[in-house]
Amino acid sequence: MKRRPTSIDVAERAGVSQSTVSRALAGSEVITEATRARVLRAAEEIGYFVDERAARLRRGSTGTLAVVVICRPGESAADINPFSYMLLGSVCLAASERGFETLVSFQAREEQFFGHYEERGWADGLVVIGTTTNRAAWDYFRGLEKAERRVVYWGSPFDDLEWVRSDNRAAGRLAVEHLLAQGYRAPCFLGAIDSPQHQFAERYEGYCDAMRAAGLEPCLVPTRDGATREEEGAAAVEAWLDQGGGADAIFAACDAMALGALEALKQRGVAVPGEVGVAGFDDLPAARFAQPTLTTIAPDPAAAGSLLVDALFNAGDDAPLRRVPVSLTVRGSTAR
Amino acid sequence: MKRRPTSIDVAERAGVSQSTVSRALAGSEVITEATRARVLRAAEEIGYFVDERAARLRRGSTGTLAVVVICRPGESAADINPFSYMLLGSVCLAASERGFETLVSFQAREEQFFGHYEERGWADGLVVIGTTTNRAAWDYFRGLEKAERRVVYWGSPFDDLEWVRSDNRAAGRLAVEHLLAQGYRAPCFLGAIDSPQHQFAERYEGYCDAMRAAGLEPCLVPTRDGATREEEGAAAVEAWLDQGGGADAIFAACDAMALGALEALKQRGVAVPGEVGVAGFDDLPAARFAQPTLTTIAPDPAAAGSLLVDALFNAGDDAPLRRVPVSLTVRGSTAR
DNA sequence: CTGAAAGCGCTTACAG
DNA sequence: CTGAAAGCGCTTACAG
Repeated sequence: MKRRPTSIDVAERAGVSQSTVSRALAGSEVITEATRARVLRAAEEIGYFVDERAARLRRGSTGTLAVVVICRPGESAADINPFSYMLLGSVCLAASERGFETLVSFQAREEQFFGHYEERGWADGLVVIGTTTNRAAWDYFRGLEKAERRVVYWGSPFDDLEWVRSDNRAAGRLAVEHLLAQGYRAPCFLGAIDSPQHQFAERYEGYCDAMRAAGLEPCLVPTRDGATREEEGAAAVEAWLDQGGGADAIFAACDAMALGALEALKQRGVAVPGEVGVAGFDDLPAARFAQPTLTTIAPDPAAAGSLLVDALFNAGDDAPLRRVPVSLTVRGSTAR
Repeated sequence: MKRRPTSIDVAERAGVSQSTVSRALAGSEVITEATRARVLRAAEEIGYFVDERAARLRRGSTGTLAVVVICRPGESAADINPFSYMLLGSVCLAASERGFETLVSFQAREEQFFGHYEERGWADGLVVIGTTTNRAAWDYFRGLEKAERRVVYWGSPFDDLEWVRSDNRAAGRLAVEHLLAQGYRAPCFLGAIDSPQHQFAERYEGYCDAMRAAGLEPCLVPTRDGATREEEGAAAVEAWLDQGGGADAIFAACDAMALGALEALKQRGVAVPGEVGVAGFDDLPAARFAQPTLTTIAPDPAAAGSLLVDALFNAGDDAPLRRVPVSLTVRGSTAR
């Protein structure tokens, strides 16, 4: 047989109807085990596989999940954020565990933006992994009418989109509790709380909660827009030192800022972790290699994938979990 | 209109036949511009998108490329090799540039192995990104009859499978030329040349070529199987030092071995890059953070994706390019 | 428990 | 340049 075998070929060989082949292969309860065995054998013998194009057309659903990773224009595969890759892997793994295939797309430029996977019969739902920095992408995806579309976002700056996020408040609390346990007396928060990156503000809130719970006054070292997060962190720390400092520990809104802070402190001859402790958020690969190595808090990537996929398909449930648990990794920058 | 609009709905609204809608939307040359404009407008107005399930069923092809990333059993998203992720991104980007969607799957355990994407009508071809270490996966994929299947492999230990690889010989030559240019006089090769990781032997051959071209005698410091590549590298360097050393530079078959070598040299008080220069292959993230930072050679990830996709669809062409160009990154470990 | 028949929504020869 | 008709290969009511 030269052409691709069809279910009719299997039916003939097994001596049953096409309907029976379909039911047997789909695992229908109604089929006799003897019949099923005959069908499976015939299918195996002629190398038959169900053609999913036809099956999906008839069935209506696709068994596929689309995943869009938003990048910055001009970024090559090597430039893409390692955390985005991890999240992608995590979503694919979670989808696979639930029996879904994953259609993956990296989107950077305006002309590439595309979210109509359901309309095209490509997928039953969409997970968007974003970085706040590509504003045009967020505008595009926000513009997709939500009605009749299953979609969930990671990293959305918009609260009105269906999102899954790190438990940022817990992160803020964890940081403070750790710093106090290490003997620091006055941890400050380094970051911008009015940033479109709303999650920074959430971390700040958690920080404030824990400070007040410990009877301490929150203290904000504000950053301002810079070319990179590192520079923002470094500049803010320098300004803070110029004003006389005052805190003995820093919880930075993200690792990149924390790394910048580390750099600035080193420049100014402030000992870390001796005089000042530093903690960040993200667990970037660079955190492991900084000098001193950087204490940090990060979401569990495996949990992130599961929550994203579950949020997509349990949207009807009351209170689907949307906060990814975070955990603390203690390293040199707070080890005194 | 509550139900999903079809091409018949568009036809009615534009006052043309279903055939014309199909042709207009597919960009057929034969359609009048005026007609096409009417059709496009009607489609836009009712929010119509071509149902790809039906289109593909009728057309026969899928416009999709399957990508399988082989992992190790038990690996979570966070454990997967960053280079595999980069390669995945690179393949997706290259596929997208050529108008293909990408169906991505991470496969680790024996029960999960699956390569019948074409038979299922899921894809027109398959790219497998492997790591030599998952032998069971290679056995599975090697077992898929090659006939009638479009498939190309990265990292295959088997030469009889359709592969794309780094230009390993060029890497060996580059390493030697760089080391000699830095004033080293006797570079040796650190690695196992009979490893199932055939690419190590290729790097050794390139090394030998360049050594002989410079009138020097190749010198192999052999590694033996260890728990990790780092340990293999460290153990081999220690054994070599015990025997009196003799070389003044090391080109290691991979960065992990080079990092182990760096560690062993530090233990023994041998100065790098002063007394001995060290270069590796891969450009692992850790190479940037080693002490001293590690000079290394690596394939261009963007090129890798392009070559993989092209190898898939130009299999008929004579001499498709299958060697990914490599480049040298000079860092501290050879900077003297 | 199994079969005959309809139909999912397209694309593409075949006519004109 | 456009239309009427067939058919891609399944799944699923509907009968029996």
